[in-house]
Amino acid sequence: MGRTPCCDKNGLKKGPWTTEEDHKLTSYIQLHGPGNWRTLPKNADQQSVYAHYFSYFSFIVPSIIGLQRCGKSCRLRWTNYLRPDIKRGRFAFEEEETIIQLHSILGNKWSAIAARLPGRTDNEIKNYWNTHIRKRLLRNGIDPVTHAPRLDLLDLSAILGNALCHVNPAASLLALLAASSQPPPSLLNPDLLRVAAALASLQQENPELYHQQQQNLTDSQTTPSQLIQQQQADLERFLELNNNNDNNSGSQVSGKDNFASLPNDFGFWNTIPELSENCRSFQSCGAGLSGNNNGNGNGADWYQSSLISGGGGNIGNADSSVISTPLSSPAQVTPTSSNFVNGSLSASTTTEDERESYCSSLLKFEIPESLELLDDFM
DNA sequence: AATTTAACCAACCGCCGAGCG
DNA sequence: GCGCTCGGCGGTTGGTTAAAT
Repeated sequence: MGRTPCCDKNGLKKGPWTTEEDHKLTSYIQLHGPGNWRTLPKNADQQSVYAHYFSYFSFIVPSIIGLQRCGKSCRLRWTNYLRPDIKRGRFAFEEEETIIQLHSILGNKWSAIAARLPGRTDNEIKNYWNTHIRKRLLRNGIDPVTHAPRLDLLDLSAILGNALCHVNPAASLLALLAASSQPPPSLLNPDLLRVAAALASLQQENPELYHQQQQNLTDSQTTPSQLIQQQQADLERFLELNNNNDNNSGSQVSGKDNFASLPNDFGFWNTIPELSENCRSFQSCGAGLSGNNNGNGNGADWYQSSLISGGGGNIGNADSSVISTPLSSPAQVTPTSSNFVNGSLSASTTTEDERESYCSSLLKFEIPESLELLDDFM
């Protein structure tokens, strides 16, 4: 047969540990080392017998009077609380940064994350994630599971709605996309890109339908999210139509592949240097748009950079080859906070609110500035 | 001052892979 | 090889404290 049961659960204490119990457990582990959790409570109890008979040795053998705890409970208490190398207290900004980065790669592998954060336990990190980081990400429109921006929730909606009502919608969308600066293909919302591409092509190839679109866009009753849905529906129609045309003309390029050639369809593409560079980066992203949208790998890095180090929103950053910005890259960070030290926020002085406002500002992609540029162009 | 609500976090629960007998 | 437990892990709960009403 197998091993004997770990412990008889009857009569074992549960709930919060007392300082006395902590002392017993710590003393035992200091003498015998951690491990063998199954026999630990029993041994600790045996130890208490010796301590009772040889009370004058109590300075060597602590006065353990029995630990009515399951071995599992002892292990948990030791690993999560009593271990001497545990670092208690508030998480530093760098630690938080590391957690987010690792979580974007490893997911909820708390032990794996903890292994890379000396002095922090998986339980502590998990709790901190659930009570602080996760909530903040949600508030900032980031999906804490995929680490992908939730476009439907961003301030982008308002900006988009406003822009679409007053200027060329296709150009607005493209400016919006360009303004987000080197997003990796895996993190871009392909639907949004397709909407932009379709609107632009529509303008050229089907002015009537395009006019109809504009009418929809200027309808003040339409919310931005409805707008996108509408446009997606129209887009599907358009792509279908386009597909048919392609088939009829014998073209190898399907409607859904049109994005790859998108930049060439825009006269204004190269008139603004900053935009043109970003648009080229979008062109290079085109091939990836049909791929997965899971937000892992480089995508996570890019998002990470946007959230923590300020990689996003810099329209002047035109190197399309650099999709993933290294974490804490000072060159990418907008040093708006007085606490900004060496490319990162000062760990000791950064408050929760400051962190949040800092992250929030980074997540807004600095759209207004980009639109100003666009307005100048218009 | 009393009550309610929210936030925090230690501890428990249940599952799974590895290993023992 | 099988059945069983251990140890580790992630998810969840519930008690405590702080803040809001």
